[in-house]
Amino acid sequence: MVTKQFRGMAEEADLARADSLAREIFSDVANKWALLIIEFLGERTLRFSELRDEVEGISHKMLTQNLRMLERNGLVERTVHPTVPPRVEYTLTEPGRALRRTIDGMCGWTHTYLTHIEASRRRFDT
Amino acid sequence: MVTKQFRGMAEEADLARADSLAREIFSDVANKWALLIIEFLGERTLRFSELRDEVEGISHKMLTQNLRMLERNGLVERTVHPTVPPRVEYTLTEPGRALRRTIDGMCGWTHTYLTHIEASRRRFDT
DNA sequence: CGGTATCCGACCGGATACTG
DNA sequence: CAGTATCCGGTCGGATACCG
Repeated sequence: MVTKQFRGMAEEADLARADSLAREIFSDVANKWALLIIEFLGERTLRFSELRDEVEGISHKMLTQNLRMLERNGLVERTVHPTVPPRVEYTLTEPGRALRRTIDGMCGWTHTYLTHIEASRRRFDT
Repeated sequence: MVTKQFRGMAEEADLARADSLAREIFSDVANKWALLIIEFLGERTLRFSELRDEVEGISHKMLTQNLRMLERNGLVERTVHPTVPPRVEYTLTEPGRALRRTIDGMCGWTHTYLTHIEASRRRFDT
């Protein structure tokens, strides 16, 4: 690669690392359940069970798994109230809210093109 | 449900159908490969093999599967040139380009918070 | 070159049961 | 109530082979 001569190998290695990291983050986030959780969480603070009721169809397991992943990436904050029974609340962090704005766009897109897509499907399924 | 009295059952059924359709579309689109394909396709027209080189890591099978799905939903247009060897090109439709704008947002988000997320991960993994 | 079909291992994801 | 662990069927997804 020609650019290597001008860029230096250390810098190039950094760019490669950043790229693979970006792909990794993208793969974490770009899945149905994660996006739905972030969307429904919104500006609110919800308990585990409330969140499960909101994101209908999600199982206990998938909810915990995705919440851990989102917490690890710093998109949601998890606060445990040491009471009996335990009370655990989830809120979007600033990065989480920033991501949510783009997900809002996707949801808006879905509704805008709803009938358009439905028609396209019918045409295709013949 | 109280609202049923004021709304009429037909209209309510319509809303329920629209909602489940929206979720279905969202589930189609909100997956790693579909989003990456749309993002890399961009404003260009690419052949099958070019697209596979762009979206690195995707297999032959996943690419065809997702392209069919996107075509069915009317997000990409597929044009076959009847030559030997065959030449098949893919372009985003208007709805596809509209969706891409929101995906651009997600990609931008990823790069903006890259180091932030990396740090959060290190904190969590201890 | 682009698409379909088949095989098969891997992991996703639901159900259930058990802890603090 | 929230979380973890285990089980296990179903689907995902890669590899390969073959057709137009």
